[in-house]
Amino acid sequence: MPELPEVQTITNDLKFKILNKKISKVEIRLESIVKNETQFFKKTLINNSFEKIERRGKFIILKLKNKKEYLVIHLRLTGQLFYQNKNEIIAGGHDTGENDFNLLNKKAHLIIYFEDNSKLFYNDQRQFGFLQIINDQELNILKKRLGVEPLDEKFTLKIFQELTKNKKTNIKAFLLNQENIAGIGNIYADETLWEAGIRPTRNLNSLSPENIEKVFKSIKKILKKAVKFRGTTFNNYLDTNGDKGNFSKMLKVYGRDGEKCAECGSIIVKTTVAGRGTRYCPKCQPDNQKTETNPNQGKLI
DNA sequence: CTTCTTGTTACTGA
DNA sequence: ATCAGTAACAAGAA
Repeated sequence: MPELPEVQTITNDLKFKILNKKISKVEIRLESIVKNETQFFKKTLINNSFEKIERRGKFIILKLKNKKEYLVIHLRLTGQLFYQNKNEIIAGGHDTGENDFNLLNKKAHLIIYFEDNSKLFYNDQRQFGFLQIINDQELNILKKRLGVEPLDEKFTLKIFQELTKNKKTNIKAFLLNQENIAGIGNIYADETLWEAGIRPTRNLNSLSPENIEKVFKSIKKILKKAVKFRGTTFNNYLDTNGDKGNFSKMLKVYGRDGEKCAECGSIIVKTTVAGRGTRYCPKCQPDNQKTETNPNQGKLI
């Protein structure tokens, strides 16, 4: 599941791979993943180039040079972007033993060709992701609907305290809501709350100021670390080179239900919170506010 | 075969 | 206004 660290990794890589390269051709094989009318989409891109690439929440925003328009990409659950420079072999699909490029070419739902013969492939197993050309106004609406950027310096403890004040939802649902903080998904919500020693079911109004501060610090710490390790590959995620994210090895609870907690050896539990599969350590993430029983408290790994 | 999974939105009911 | 819960979307894995 591409979340902030994965989308950031892709964005960073695209910056030095496709920036300012002239687009020569756009091939759409699955029309449903393009939100615009096909001809408009192609016409806007061809002979144009991307002059700025940024991430906002889980969106990749590519600013077009010739017009005041933007290509926005959301990968949702299983969207993948692969870049191929001329005829180089892409890493993904090692295990198949097949020619990786042929495989990619076969599976791609959309291909952007650049004038220097490099290509950008979009592939989406579940087909929930999308690409869309939008204008300035629509971009502003999109950005306004998203909450604060968690790795931005402007996201301070004070802002977090205000955000969480007077809210009655549980902490996990709060973290997943993109209108509060943009970019956290199921993996990093669970990992953040383990790091903070807070059970995902805890209601915001039951958290002490110390709890709030711990969650705040954990958000920054986990996301920064995950970006550094180029994201998490759990099922499907691969970067633009076709390589896996290395944060997978650092996961403490996500996908580790039934295994031992790295901190205390208790068995990691899986439940449903906010309609999502949720893993936590029953001992390190206690059910109540007695944080002094939490071995993680005050400690950052 | 059915059920589950996942991000996001839309909708319902409290 | 707020919040919880659920259906919908698609397709593969269990």
